[in-house]
Amino acid sequence: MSIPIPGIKDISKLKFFYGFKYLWNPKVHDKIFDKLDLTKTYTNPKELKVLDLYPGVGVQSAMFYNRYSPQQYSMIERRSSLYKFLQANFEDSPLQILKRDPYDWSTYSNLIDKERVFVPEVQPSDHINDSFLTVANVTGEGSEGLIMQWLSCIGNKNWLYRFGKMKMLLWMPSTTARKLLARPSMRSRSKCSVVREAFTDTKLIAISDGDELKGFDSKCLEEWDPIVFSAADIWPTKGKPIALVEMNPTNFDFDVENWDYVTRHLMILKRTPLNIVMDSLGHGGQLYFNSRITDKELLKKCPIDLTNDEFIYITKLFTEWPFKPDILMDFVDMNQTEHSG
Amino acid sequence: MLRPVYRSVVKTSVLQKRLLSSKGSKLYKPSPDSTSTLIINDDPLVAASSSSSSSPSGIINSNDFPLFNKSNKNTTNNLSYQWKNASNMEFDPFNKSHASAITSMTRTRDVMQLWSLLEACLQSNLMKRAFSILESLYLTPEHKQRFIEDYNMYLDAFSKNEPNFPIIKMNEKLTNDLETSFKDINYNDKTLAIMIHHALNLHPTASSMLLSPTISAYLKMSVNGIRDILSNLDILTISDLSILVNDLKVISLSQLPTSVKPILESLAPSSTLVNNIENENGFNKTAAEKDLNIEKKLEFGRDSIRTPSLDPLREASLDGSMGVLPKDAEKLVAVDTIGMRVIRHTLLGLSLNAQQREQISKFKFDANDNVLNMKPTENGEESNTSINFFEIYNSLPTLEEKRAFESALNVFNQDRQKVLENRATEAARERWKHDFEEAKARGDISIEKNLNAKLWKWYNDMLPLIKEEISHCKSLLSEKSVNKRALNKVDSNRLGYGPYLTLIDPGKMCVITILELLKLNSTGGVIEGMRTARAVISVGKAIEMEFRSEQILKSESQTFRDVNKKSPEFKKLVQNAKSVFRSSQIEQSKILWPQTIRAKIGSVLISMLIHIAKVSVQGIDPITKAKVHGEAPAFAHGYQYHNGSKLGVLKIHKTLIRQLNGERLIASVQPQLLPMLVEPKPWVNWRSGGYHYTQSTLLRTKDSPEQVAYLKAASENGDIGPVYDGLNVLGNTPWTVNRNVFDVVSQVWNNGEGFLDIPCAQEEMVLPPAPPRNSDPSILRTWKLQVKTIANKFSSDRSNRCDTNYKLEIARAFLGEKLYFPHNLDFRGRAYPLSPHFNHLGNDMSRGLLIFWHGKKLGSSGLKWLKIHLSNLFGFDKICLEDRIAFTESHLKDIKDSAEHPLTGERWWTTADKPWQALATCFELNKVLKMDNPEEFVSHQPIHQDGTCNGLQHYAALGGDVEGATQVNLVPNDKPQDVYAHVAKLVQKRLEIAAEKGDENAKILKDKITRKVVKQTVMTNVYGVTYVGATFQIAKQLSPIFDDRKESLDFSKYLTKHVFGAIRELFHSAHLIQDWLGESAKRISKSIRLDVDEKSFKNGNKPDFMSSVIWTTPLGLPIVQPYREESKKQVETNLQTVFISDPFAVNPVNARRQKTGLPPNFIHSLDASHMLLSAAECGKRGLDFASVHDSYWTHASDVDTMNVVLRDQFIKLHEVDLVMRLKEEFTQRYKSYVKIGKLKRATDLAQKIINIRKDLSKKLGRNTTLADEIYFEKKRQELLNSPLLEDKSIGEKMITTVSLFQDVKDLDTLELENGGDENSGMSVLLPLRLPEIPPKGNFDVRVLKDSQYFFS
DNA sequence: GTTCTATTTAATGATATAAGTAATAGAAAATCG
DNA sequence: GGATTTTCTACCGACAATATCATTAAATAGCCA
Repeated sequence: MSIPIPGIKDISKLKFFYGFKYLWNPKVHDKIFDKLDLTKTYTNPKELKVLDLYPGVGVQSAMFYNRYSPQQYSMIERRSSLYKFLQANFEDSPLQILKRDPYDWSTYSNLIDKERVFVPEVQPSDHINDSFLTVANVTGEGSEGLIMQWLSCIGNKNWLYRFGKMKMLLWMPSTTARKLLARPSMRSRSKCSVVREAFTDTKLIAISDGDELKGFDSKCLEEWDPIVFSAADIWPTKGKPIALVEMNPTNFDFDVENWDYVTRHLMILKRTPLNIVMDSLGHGGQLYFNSRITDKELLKKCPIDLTNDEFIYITKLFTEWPFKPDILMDFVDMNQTEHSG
Repeated sequence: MLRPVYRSVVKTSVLQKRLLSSKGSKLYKPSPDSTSTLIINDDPLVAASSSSSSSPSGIINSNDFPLFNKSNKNTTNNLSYQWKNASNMEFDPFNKSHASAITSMTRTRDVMQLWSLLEACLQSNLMKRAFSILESLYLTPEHKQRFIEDYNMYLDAFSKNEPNFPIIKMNEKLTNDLETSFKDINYNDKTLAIMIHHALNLHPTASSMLLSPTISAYLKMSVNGIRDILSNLDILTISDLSILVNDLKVISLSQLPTSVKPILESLAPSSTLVNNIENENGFNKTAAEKDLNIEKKLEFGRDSIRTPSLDPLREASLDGSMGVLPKDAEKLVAVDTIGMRVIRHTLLGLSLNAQQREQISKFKFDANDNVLNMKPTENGEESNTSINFFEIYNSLPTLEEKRAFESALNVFNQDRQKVLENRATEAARERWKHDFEEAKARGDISIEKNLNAKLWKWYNDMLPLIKEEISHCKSLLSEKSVNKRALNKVDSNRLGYGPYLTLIDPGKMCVITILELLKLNSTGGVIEGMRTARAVISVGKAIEMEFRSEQILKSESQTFRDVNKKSPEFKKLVQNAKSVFRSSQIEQSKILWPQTIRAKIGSVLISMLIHIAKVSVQGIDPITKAKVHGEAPAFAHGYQYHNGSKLGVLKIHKTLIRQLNGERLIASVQPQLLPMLVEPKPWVNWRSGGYHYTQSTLLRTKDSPEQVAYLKAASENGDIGPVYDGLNVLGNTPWTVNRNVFDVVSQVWNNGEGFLDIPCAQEEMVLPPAPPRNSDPSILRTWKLQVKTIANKFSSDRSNRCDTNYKLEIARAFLGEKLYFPHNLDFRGRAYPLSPHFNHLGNDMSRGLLIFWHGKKLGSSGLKWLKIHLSNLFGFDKICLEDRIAFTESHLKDIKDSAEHPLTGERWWTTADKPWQALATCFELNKVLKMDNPEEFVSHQPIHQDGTCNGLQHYAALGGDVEGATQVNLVPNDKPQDVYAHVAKLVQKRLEIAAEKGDENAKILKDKITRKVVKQTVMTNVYGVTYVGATFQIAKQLSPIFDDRKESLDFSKYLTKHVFGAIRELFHSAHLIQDWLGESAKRISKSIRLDVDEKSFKNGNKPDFMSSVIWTTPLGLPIVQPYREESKKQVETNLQTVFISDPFAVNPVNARRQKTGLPPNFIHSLDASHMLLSAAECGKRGLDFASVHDSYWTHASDVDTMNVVLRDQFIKLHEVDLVMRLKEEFTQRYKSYVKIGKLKRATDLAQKIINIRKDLSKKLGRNTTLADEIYFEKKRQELLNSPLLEDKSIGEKMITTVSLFQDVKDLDTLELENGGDENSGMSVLLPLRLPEIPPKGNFDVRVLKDSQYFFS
């Protein structure tokens, strides 16, 4: 028996979406699932456990379940109006609804370690975890930070990534997708695209139609061949376009802390060639790196043109720098409170 | 009033010019009658007003100045206003009210920038460019009135540039310029002065025969009389005047300006010197050197020949213009100057002991050599180089001797002050050089170790870079045709900042840059460095400041350069004339460098410094683990993120930081802003007062031209005399450093340990170990936060220590000196010392280090107050006076111990609330108590009298609130009331009641309410603290009681409600007034001025509100709340772009801040008035007076007098219903303003409006907007104000949606307050009305007269 | 020599940046349809 | 016109985001009559 899928009529009655947007059109969802071809990874869906963060109205959740019937499908949703909606629609379904806050780290430690409500299997990092999948919708304009934090969790191998290379299907604003997916020399290339490149293998799966599409490189679009759906397939209709990406963690081996410092600082002046920009890494950086980097072509490049491998190379030189600055003290403290009676 | 005889310049000018331009000798023989026919009497005001563009929106409305009537001496007693008309129709950049004139605002900015550029170009002799700037200025229509001043600037520079340009040619040029290039511009007396000066200073070979008639001709052309020409002392030098009087005899002594008359009188004709040699040789010298030469001449006569110097410093300088003390000067100063010999003579004539005698006879009374004790003391040479003037002064037995001593000291200090303000950079440079040479003798390692030696190296490396840059700029600027397209980016930038960069001696710029950067270490929240934005602007400002004082010095020495007489009396005359001169110079200067230029200059210099400043560093090679030595830049430019925003930072290398921590930082204190050695220049004008060579403004305006406009108008109207009086009393209080306390602090400091609020010296910070990378994100986060907290603590400790270091070093420099704090005001009128770091507003330590210079015998009541003071410092200030005395008397042993063994004893003083001040008091008390007759003890300790919650005192007086007044000691009582304790009691009562009703929270909290818990909230309540804010305050107090933070916060929330309730209950009428002020501010800031440019109404029905809240204090000071939306822009500099605000942008008001700001600001403006009134009165009564806002200080013996004054002035202030007066002022000022409100639809009036709108809609073919209605109402007003009768009558017939309200009386019944039915209200423009004043209570402020605890 | 247009440059505005919403959370003002 | 979202959060002294890209306005060159 399949779970009934909420229709747009019911969905449109909902008022509060907290800035998040959801694809409601089941037809597009079908196309997406076809494209994702998840059974290739999850050869035995019966053993699959799915964590659905911010499921919203649950259209995707229900359709997922109907398609694959995983062992466990848990939805984490705390926002009251949406939680009520989920309850009303899926109370008696096999979908598990948990009223927790996906933003809060403790949600996961409680669920996994304390209450053991959702316990994924730890798998080695030579392959994508084939019994654990996370689906999330972080389409809120103000919630981009959460995505970035999750990304850095891949680098730290903590949070859900302690269970191995877990695949994540992630809805996000199209602009965020554009930034994340940008490749060297592209306009949107920024630190977070380097992070994406360093830790994951990410593909654009689907994206709503609109101006934002123009920001993507045409070659890349050709490569990913995403499903382009109409902006009308999203609810609420107002707001900016959204996109779905598939994120697969990759293996990496470098000094993350120093790499973080190096990329962060270099990407500030991303159009300044390396032979000049290195001074912003610390006292006398230019002199040091100009003597260490033997490849004169590399020195002519700008940070925006660098691949992650090149960043790793620079990081290596950075760690070998005898006078390298203290990377821990890389912050400012805004005026703390003083003055009293 | 007698009006000076004006001549209509419009009609005479052409004829005069023709006369002047006539060729040949005719010019020099003007027939007397031909000139006299040129004088046509005409009313100049007519011409002026008709030629001015008289846009009403561009000038402050006459309604804007409701000021107090000065005719009645008791200003506060008079409720009638005198609406002064600031009918200043001239264009003036500051004379703009924000509410209007968006376009002229941008023009203002343009003019300001052109001015600063013009000045810069003239200084750099870029005459061509200057001329083209003049042409641009000429095109600004509003500027015409003042244009001649700019032209004069140009002409003066031209004259200096071409000293041998024949006068005929000069005259031709003038005629040509004014007739063709700048039509309609007429010369003024200054122009004539320039011509006369030029004529007088032409090479003597020029036909001096013709000199006299030429000059006579110019004199006769005077616009406002010969006197006016002669008053231009910045043009005409003393020797010029001397020639005019004595040689040419074209003028008489009586026509001279009063300040210089005595000088010329005493200059016998024979001794007059005209120094033409100086004229020929000295043109490209900087002011400093010129001045130096003057100084030397003043002191040794003109025979002293400057020996050519081989000093490397001089060699290094650009075109030999380094303003440094020549080496041979040292030899010279060893010889006494006559003036100084007299001082020494005077001093030695006093009753001195042998040691003092020896000190004085050894002491070099030379200002250059003995500015301040800034040299290290380790060498033990102190006794030779400095004198403890304070000790000598104190040891003098008689008043006469003291006076004589002070007078001699003053003459010496006048010179030192001048050096202090002008030669500080040279002094620093000298010190570096000295240290470098010493270190060099010891070897290379010690150069690296010695900071100053290193700085000297940087200086020498940087200098050529700057010079190169300057010469780049110069060649670029002097290029004939500037092909903008062909320029690269660097060069086009140079074009912008170049003119400014060439103004100042490169060496000075080096020193300033280095010092500024060192000073800014660890500021702006940066761990080891500073914010780039701040750095570039600071350097830019410092450069500008240097330039300004150089300018003043330069023109001063120019004018007085030939004055050469040696008697001390004469010297005093000159000093006096000079100070008058300076005052007027500062007053005249209106030019400021644009912020963008400052930033650019700063960045250029800083990037050079970054480039050359190196430190040697050592690190560990991560691979080989070997120690590596190397060299790294001392400064590095980079970025850091804060909440996702980039922040440009300038990092300082750790090695240098460590070195700085152990260093005496006196050198980097901005020397222009140290305390003064002589009385500050009195405030006579809104921009003249305080330091002698550094310009400061009366009001600390927040880059708001609006504030300046009102201040300026008030100042020019002569309305704020009482403010000046009060401020001058504050500035004239002489202080000295408390040596006893200083010794203790110094000992503690050198120890390096933490003591009281001095944090200990820390080398490295200790961080907790990092958790493994794959720990839960929450764990990683808490660790990060820990690190941040520790780092913050570390850096705040360090900057704290650094700040203490500054204070201490300044104190050390001023040991034994007589010092003054020049003051100015914040925008509400509260007074602050101009000198940062070390002043009596500082922390406990700063205050403890300061005592009055003058001593006064304790007399009959002094001892009592000294004892009370100690008790107050220990926090026992809310018990009756007898108990406080008893407290002190019960600790006599402790006092003795504290005074005699401050660190080795029991350290009782450290337990005080304000330990350092307590220690200071202990020292005095200890001495007093040893005396047989304590009344004879001469006390220097300032005794404080603090208001009990001063803000609430004013509120209570305003509201006539008997209960409140009682609580804050306005009502006589035998025991002081403790507001905080009382509130606590009330809260306690409330809680008990609640607890009885079964309230759980109340049960837990009810016994935990102390005075301390509520104190901060009661205090901040005056400032309008919100519920949330108060909750945090209380939570902070409760946190020790509860373990759980969450719990503590919950309780706090609950408690806050009760505390607020209690305060409201207790100070009910105060709150009503607070609310009234808030509501009024809200309405005003949401109102629309009709004559506003429609552009600000572009959003249809949502206008930008432009009116800020403005009022006048009882002293006549206009106060403008500067809260507006800020608009900042990115400005490109060498290092990065910086984000700075454009002061001339016209921004809408920030209604919220206007609203929350008015209640506290109004109250502060009152307490400031009270303070200034009291200060003036105390000054009159011969008291030494100081204040920290609501804490008033004087000698122990004078406390009783002061208290009487305080009460009298408070009564005087509040005898008038100030709230009523404020409302009247508001009503008057915002008379024709409208607001957007809602009108009941079902009324006749509403129907009429609908009809008008319908008609209008038809005409326009679209829906009407409120903007349209404003437009028509504006039209109507314009017509009504038109001088043409027909216009007026059209206006009278016109009906607009606004005019309909004119006759409506019962608006209240028609207007819908917030809410109402949806369809019953419609948006209309309503006249602005203010809420009703809450009723005043029965408290009569006059009972205060007998309240001894009012201030205690 | 002028006027008009094409092209380049300067000026201005918009957007992204990092990555626990700084320590906190509930009211008041502003916005939007 | 009313609900939702954003913006605060006690006053003053006090002190500050920036790099890059897109778009628009202005200026210059060129062109031709």
